[in-house]
Amino acid sequence: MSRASDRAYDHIRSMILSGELQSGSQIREEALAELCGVSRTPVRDALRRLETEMFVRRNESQRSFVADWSLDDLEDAFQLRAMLEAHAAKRAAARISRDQLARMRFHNAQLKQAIDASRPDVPKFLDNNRLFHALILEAAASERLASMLLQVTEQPVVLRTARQYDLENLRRSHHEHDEVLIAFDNRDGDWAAAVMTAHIRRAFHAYAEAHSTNTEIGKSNMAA
Amino acid sequence: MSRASDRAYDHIRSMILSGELQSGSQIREEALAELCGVSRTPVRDALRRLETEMFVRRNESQRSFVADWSLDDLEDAFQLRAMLEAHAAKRAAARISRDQLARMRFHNAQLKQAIDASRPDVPKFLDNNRLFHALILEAAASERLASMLLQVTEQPVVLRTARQYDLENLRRSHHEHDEVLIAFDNRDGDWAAAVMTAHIRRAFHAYAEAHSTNTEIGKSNMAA
DNA sequence: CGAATGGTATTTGTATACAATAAGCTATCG
DNA sequence: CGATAGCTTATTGTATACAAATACCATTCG
Repeated sequence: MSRASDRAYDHIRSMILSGELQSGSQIREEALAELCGVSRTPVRDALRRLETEMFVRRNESQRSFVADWSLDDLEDAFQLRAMLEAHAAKRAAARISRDQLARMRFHNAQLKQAIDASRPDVPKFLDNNRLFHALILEAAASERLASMLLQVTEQPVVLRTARQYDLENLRRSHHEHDEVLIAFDNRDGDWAAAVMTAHIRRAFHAYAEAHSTNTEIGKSNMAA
Repeated sequence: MSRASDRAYDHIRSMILSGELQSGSQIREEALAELCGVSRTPVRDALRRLETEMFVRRNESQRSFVADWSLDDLEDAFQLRAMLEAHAAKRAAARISRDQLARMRFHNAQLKQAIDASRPDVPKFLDNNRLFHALILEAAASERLASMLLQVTEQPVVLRTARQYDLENLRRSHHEHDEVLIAFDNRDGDWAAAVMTAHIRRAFHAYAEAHSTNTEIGKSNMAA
């Protein structure tokens, strides 16, 4: 992470997420290089990565622009995510080890603690939520699937909506995780997949509903 | 395509597919640069692309290696492909235009001609097969889905098996395409998805069966 | 004899200069 | 007045030199 291209990547990515670089605006390699304090070479590297992750888009003559994301994009990303996470859950049900299951239980318990505290500890929730889902992916044992899922969870549209939560949604997430665990205990891949689909789709609709009364992006509920 | 980095990409990719660069072997940027007749800069560019496409893998200290693919990888890729193509078919059923449908029919007819000829015209079959599937993807109208599908169809494991065919499998493909078209006519997304899943999985098993009696990769049946 | 250490060679990462290409602008012609 | 050809500027692409990191090997020390 000390390599210049990684710093450039992180810097540009966070500038996009924060809105410092406006959606749709052109970005020039040299300007970014100055902003990041590196030369164009690592910036080009970073831009290529951000392009495959759909943070950046290039026109036919190779100019780069900050991608702009619509609500359709969000639904699209969530639909794919639901499908992929369900698939992961199904595969995981057939492959997961005792140890992995134990670790999943641990993270779901931690996540419950974060909610049950007098004031919900959202960062703690998010962290354990992330680890819970990561363990499913690990148990699913498909590198390709993992890289695809990364593509739809690390989308700007998703990340920018994953900031605020209401308690009700956090609790539901916890219970849905519990149900996934029971499905795993029973090695019931179809059950696990169905719960996971519902889990992701609920998260999407929680967002969409909040969004319909609040057009500002990034102020919505979305925990999966 | 006249840019040096594109030439490097094509060159390296074809060297990997042809086996000229052996699976698992390390590849050095400078050596590739000489082979491609360009400098290291565009080679690095090409390697990054090939890495995201899983043609090339890098170890923890950034050395690059030609990826090696197992039968498990093949099944994995096909499983994901079946899921994604089914999803595409379902979306397409709800969105496809008259014109797109007409073009799909045309390509399926051409594909039939290629089989019915006294000697099957495999390249013609493949071309129209590709265009048929591309139209579904176009009608599905999801850029993300398209890029993911590319990731599993452009895999070395898949490409190296997509060379030889038997007539029986070609005919089945044609009929399955016909059924997809009928499902589209009826705007029945679930039907279209089911047919597509079967279509891809049949292709996989045709390969797997052939492979079990012929361990040499690249000499098998697989048309989807 | 095995492990740790240091030096050397190999390989990748970065900066920079220059080349190629595309965009924008101005002047000219229909 | 509108379109377009040609020039100018802006931007990306490539080559190359050098810096940094890593691997490889030999040697020494426990």
